[in-house]
Amino acid sequence: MATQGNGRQPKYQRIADALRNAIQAGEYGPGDRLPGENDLMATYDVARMTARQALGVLQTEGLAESRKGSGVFVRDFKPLRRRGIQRLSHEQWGTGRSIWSAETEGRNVVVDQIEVTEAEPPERVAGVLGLEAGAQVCVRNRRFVLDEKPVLLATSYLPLDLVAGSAITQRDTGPGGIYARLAELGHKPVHFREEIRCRMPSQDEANRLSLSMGTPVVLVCRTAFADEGHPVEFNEMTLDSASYVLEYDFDA
Amino acid sequence: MATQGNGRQPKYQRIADALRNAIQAGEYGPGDRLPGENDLMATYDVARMTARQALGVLQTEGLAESRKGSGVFVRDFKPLRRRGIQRLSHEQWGTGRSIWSAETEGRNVVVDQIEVTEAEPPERVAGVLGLEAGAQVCVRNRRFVLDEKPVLLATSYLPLDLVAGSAITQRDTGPGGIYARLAELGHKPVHFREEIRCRMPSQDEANRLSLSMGTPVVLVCRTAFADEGHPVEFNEMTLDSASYVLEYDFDA
DNA sequence: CAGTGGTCTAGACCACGCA
DNA sequence: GCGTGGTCTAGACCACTGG
Repeated sequence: MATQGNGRQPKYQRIADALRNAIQAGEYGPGDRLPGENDLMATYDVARMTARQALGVLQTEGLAESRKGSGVFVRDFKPLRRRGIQRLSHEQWGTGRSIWSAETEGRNVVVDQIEVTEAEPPERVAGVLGLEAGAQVCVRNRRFVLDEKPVLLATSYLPLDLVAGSAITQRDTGPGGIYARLAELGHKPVHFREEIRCRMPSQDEANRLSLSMGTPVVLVCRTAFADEGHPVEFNEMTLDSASYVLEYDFDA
Repeated sequence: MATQGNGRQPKYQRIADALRNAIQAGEYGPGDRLPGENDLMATYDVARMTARQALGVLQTEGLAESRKGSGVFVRDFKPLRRRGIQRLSHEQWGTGRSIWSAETEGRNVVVDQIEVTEAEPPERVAGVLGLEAGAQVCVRNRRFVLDEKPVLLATSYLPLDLVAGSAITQRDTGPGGIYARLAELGHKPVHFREEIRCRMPSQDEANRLSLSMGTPVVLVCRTAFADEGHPVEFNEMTLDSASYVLEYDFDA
């Protein structure tokens, strides 16, 4: 009496498919409530766990999110556009503007959970920055919250012998941010490399970004180089993939 | 007697945490078999479903993958490096080399499931390409398989009035690929825009890329522009996020 | 064939949200 | 307080893998 009684695929998949189609067909729009476990049990004549599994599929796919005590809802997707190349042009930070200002025009940005420490860097960071064993770095950790929603975690590593005593080691780095300060110190960033990965979040990342199930994160690892290819900053960012589209514009 | 008997968090989370820590500590390396459902039931004195949930967490996180009838195994992560900007320089396709050749040096690449059709494009594509209603496009659909593992799905859209009759409408586009042919037709691509998103795969994408649970996909949408900003190609790519690192190098 | 994960049932108690 | 999802148990049969 168990298992796939009728069709080929598992019951929970058939139910998930039906719901997915209904969503794609527009029967349920962003923010709408989907039929709950009890509805599905009745409609499809299955056990609670099977209905749960079906709803779980949609959450894992990132199409829906559950709210405890309330229901399962169709998710929305309205990302920020992050222009990878233009945003790092001199004109941005050279004039005291934040790199963020272009993409957050008229929205409520809060920088949160700022932590500035000095420590020995992890090995991969030391490697990228070309540091010798035992060298210290300034570690700047922070979270960006946009309209109440955390969207980005960032950790910057800067060689301490370059930045010690500057505003970079303070919580507030002043107008134009880190890059303006580096320029004043004679280490103006002239070249950048960004590496992009994507994976599911760790527990900690999911918490700090308030991610619902089925939301991957994008990792952007940026290395900033000063003249003659000296790396001066390594920045590891963790982005909520539902909040971002990355854009790179370049010539052939 | 049910629910979180001892600690604060759910049992399955505690079990998952223990396994995750063991993996991170190196007790289980890539490819190693994890304790199975039966082991966990005995070790932690829980029901089968609870052990399953714990293993499910690790799979959703992309740390482990299950093989039916065999066990649950620690996943590996050895991505390809895709240099977004250099790979599209003239030198690549201008000399008849494939854009792929740089990143697949000495490996076994197969292009698979090639489909070339002519059709009206989806609205978003027509918009990007600046086409009028009713205009047709050449649609090139294909899959790239690297060392037996499918890693990339790509769908290119090209305005049919630009490419009709050329090798672009054939399965084999000849040396240098689409871009070399476009150049011959007087529509040499000189500028590119790539947009990057990340989300969980659809059922179909998961199948075509043989993705295991908990593996997101990266979407790369590239628009190629000829002189004076005319868009000549829109290419939607779906990448296995476990197979790729994207890299963008640029000056300030 | 024995062991594995995959699916499923039919119960149960809990914490949370909202009216 | 009632309905929601979240967790859990103790069974069961299936399909697949591997020796």
